[in-house]
Amino acid sequence: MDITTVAKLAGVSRATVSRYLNDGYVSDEKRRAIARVIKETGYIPSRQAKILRTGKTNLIGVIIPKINSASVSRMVAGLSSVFNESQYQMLLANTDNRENKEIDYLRIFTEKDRVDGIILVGTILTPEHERALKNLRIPLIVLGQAFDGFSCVYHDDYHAVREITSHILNRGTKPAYIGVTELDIAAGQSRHTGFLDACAEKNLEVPKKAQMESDFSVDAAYLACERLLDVYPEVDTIVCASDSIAFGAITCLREFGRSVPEDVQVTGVGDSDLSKVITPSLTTIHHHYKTSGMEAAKMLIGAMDKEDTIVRDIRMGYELLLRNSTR
Amino acid sequence: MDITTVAKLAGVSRATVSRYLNDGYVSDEKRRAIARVIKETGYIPSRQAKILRTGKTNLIGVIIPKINSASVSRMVAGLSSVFNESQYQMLLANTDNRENKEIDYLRIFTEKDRVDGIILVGTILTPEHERALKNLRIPLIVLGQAFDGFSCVYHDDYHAVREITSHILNRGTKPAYIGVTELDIAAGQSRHTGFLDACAEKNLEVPKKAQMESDFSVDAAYLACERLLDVYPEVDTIVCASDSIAFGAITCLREFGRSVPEDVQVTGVGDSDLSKVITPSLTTIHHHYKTSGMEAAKMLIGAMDKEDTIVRDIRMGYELLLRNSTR
DNA sequence: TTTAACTATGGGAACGATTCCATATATTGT
DNA sequence: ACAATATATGGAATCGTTCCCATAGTTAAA
Repeated sequence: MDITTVAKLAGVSRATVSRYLNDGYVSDEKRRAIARVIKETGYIPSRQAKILRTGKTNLIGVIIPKINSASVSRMVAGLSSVFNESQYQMLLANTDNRENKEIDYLRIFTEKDRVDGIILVGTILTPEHERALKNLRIPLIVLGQAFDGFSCVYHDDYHAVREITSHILNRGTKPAYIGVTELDIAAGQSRHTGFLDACAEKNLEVPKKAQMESDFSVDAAYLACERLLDVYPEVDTIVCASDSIAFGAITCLREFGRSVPEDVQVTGVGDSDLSKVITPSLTTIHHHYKTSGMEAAKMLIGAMDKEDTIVRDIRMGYELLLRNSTR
Repeated sequence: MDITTVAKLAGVSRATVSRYLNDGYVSDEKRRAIARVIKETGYIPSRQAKILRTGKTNLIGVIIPKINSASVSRMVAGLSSVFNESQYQMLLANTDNRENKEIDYLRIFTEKDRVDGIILVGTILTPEHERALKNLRIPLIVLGQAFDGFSCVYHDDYHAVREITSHILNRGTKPAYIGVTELDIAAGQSRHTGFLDACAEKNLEVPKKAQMESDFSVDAAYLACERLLDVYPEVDTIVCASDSIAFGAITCLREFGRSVPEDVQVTGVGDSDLSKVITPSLTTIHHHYKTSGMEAAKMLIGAMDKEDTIVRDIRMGYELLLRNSTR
């Protein structure tokens, strides 16, 4: 069943059927005839032929660092809810935290109109990324990171961690920090700076040795905390760059006989499902991951529809959740 | 840059360039000429034109019930790792637990060669599903559920829960169960039956009131546990159909002054990241979610390549993880 | 009444590949 | 030396749309 056959059966030209399917001038009479034939034959237009002709794929490339992560999967859920309401489908590419893979996928997605737009859930953005993004001829939104010169939706990590730190410093004088690489601007640098600025505000000097670098795994965080206790045993407050890091820290503290929050306060970031379930429940930041995914999707659709190239920049608010891991 | 231009520049016909790109007879001389032109011009063949002509999209439709779930996102990670190694891209469709959406997506994916194959991560499979699947003209693998008559990769939920139950009944005589709807064969029915059969084996009668139905949310599980304590206060062992349910139960037990595992033992299923972090760490089942995703992807690729329609059925093993929530 | 604008329709050229068929030469077996 | 086979190449049809252009009738504005 193709458009030519439908046209013949309805006694019109191919062009008229095409106009009927899209939005051109078609008289009521022909309109009815075509509708009947389509109904009877069960004709469905070939998407591929349409794509070849129009160059619009209705596909969105989504590049993510890791699918099985609470924050990323929530963002994807947000993207999915918006794109599926429109007529877009998502092409998912998982880089498994290999940044060079991001560039590869960028290329794959861009090559010869494979996708109409791209969402890049960023972690570490290098100059090489910047170059690749600059050359892009299709709309792109960076999600989860601020990236100058590009449209992006991100979370206010700096103020979030600054606020949570300020709050717990009412009850602590020996703060420490366990974070991730500073190459990750959002989760690494902004959160770290937020922590340091809050400490500075209270005139607290934080020694270098009290600032640990880990990654997002519970196990690495455990080890980082172990090192911390070794070099800075007087610590009474640990600000962590993520919930998973906080979980590792809490486990470690417990095994070293420090009680939380009596001896040491701990905070996380992310409000993961389990942050309220563990003992003690975790004081943390709720980031609106799903909502930011939805915002990013809407922005991208806007950019694709209107071909508008104005750079926009959405910084999402957050909520401070005070629970039992802090005093 | 299209194939015709390349052909002209290389002094050959379009057909020869096509043969060069694919796998036909091309002399070394022309081969070199074409290679040079392609390098100089940066020519990239249009995927869409190829798809239109060949009918192969190199796209896989992946239908999932919920992306931000530990088990699902791990399965997707497995799928992604295999498909990305081959030349396939994944089209992700999230149904948000609305089963009728699954049928919709099945239709969307199938219509006019949109995808070459489908992975359906199943929860509840109705007769309507069966009908829709029977009419499919492209390969499909069901992941996470056994489904008679179709190729599938699933986890041995029955034996897993039966074994974990048998084990903890060495130290408990008043078992209870918190599960999910029986319409979900894998997570609902199989796990429940595994539990009941293990109890029967030890000649333990489990009253109806000691078998609660919840869903996968921590909050619903909390409430189910609350009801359980109300109607069956003598309970000393709770087998839960998932880790998240177990987390809800543990939280509830703690708030009602029952200590785990001394007063009540609790088990989960899933080995989620946090099962070893909470207090007490959770006795649970490790299912090879990521591996099953990889297996399903390989099966699908096999079915697509060889057009082989033999139904296969992979049941994955599991590991019993004894931790501190049981005695 | 002329001009312009809108409505309606069909013909045919794209879009950019693959692939069948015909043809020609080179190689091998007998 | 001849048939059979493998290698190499180009011409042209095909996949199924969209959309530009030409044509024409109808209505509205001047």
